[in-house]
Amino acid sequence: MQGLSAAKQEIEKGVLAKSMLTIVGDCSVDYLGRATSTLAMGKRLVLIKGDGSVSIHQNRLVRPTNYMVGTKISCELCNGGSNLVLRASKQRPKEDLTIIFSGIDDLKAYEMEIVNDLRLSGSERDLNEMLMQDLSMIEPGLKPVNQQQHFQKGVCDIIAEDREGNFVVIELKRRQADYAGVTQLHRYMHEVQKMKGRKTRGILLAPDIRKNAKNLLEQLGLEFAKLDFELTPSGEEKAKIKGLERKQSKITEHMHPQQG
Amino acid sequence: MQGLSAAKQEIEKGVLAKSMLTIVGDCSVDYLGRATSTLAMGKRLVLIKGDGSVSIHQNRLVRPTNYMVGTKISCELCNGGSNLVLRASKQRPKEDLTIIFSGIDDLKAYEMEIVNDLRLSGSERDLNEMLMQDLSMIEPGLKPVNQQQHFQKGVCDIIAEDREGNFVVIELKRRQADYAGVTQLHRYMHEVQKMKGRKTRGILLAPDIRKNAKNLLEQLGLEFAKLDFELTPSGEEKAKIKGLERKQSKITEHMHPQQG
DNA sequence: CGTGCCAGGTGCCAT
DNA sequence: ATGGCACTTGGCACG
Repeated sequence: MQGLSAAKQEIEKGVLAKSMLTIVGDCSVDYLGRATSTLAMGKRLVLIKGDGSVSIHQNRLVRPTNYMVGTKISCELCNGGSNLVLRASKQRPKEDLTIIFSGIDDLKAYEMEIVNDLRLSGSERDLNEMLMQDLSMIEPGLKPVNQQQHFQKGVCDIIAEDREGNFVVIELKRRQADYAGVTQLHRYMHEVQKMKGRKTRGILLAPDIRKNAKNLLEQLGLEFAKLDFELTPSGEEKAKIKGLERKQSKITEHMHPQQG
Repeated sequence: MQGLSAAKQEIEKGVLAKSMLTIVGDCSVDYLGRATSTLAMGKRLVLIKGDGSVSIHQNRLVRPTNYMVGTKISCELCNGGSNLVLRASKQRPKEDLTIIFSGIDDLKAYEMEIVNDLRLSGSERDLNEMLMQDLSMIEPGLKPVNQQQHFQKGVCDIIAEDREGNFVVIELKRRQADYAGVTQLHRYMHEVQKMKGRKTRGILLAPDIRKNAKNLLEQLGLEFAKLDFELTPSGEEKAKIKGLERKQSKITEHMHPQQG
């Protein structure tokens, strides 16, 4: 247990130095912003980071119960020094987080660089780049036209051209595809078809697809192809695409029936 | 700075007691699971919670750079005691997180209940319940039929009946509506229309809607209504609906044109 | 257990 | 700033 007055000074100093601050103590929390929330008095961990992020953690889940990013932080003693009030606020959207400490068990400031070191592989971006190296694994004769092309209505993962000169729009998902993926692909396929004025196919490329999403996909005249990839354990190389299997014979005639 | 051997014992004891553990020290991190990632040696905060959640925080952002939920945690000394290796693993999906400490600055175990106290208001669920009290604010004569009805293809927020005996499917969004909201509503409207075999309208109810999403909505013959609500500051009452404005004259004839 | 979807989503990137 | 979207999305509720 430590004095709230000393804590106030420590916090102010740490915030100024952009240190990482961990505060464990009894506190109540009020949030008013995009929603409102209250947390009754209880013991929690408050984490303040050098970029102004604040998060309040209970002893469960990875997500904080309350949080705010890019805040201005202030700190004051109340009730004759029996409470320490920590305020984090932000404009646009207007948000306010108020943490009232009745007691602090522990407070630490750690000097820590504000960096982002994480090297992650196996993301959709990785898979996209790998596929662009060799689209023939999706279908013989498929040639790349563009990737990550921005349309009015969204970003199209891959555009290609098949042996018959049709445009092929490919939407890639790193995990089981759902409704959203299907409707995305549908939008892009129509966009490309309209722009290019040529017959355009749409292929959803994913390790799997939800059953209902598959139904919708087929109703919309789109195709699904199963993508198998494996992650390289050490991360020094990007993910490897193991195989690719067509789950559906190519649909040569598209009817574009009603979504439903 | 503290001995790694003592740290190992502290961690094992804390994990067993389901305490909240904070460990600050120099570590490298490897993750292998749904993706792979590596984090070179550097100072970070490792947070272990009573429910088996593990997260590694850098001095920026609210989200941890690495994390895992519901893990089994083990701990061992390596390289003749110069490294402490913390392993968190999980089956289904198989995931492994390996944290190698070269030094620990600080390690604390806090006894903390595993509870969820948060009382949040202004969620979609709140708004939904409020609307059900009085659907006439959306449109005079609108009567409730059902809410949160589960279909094969999803959950329909509100089903109502208008003065003319049409079914009205309402999809509610607490923030600016996007493509996903429009396609959701479209799915439900068709589902209801098919089930009930009666003319069915679809209304997207949100504070705002993205311009492109609005275009799609209109092409699909759906309606949009602007929802204004305000949050009650103290949280003792749920959010209050301030007003509701029709941005579009009622479409009496639905053409259901092609999406895109 | 899978399916669907909300979330104060967060965070990233491109226009 | 806004838009569009991926995310090791997380977390929940319901079948």
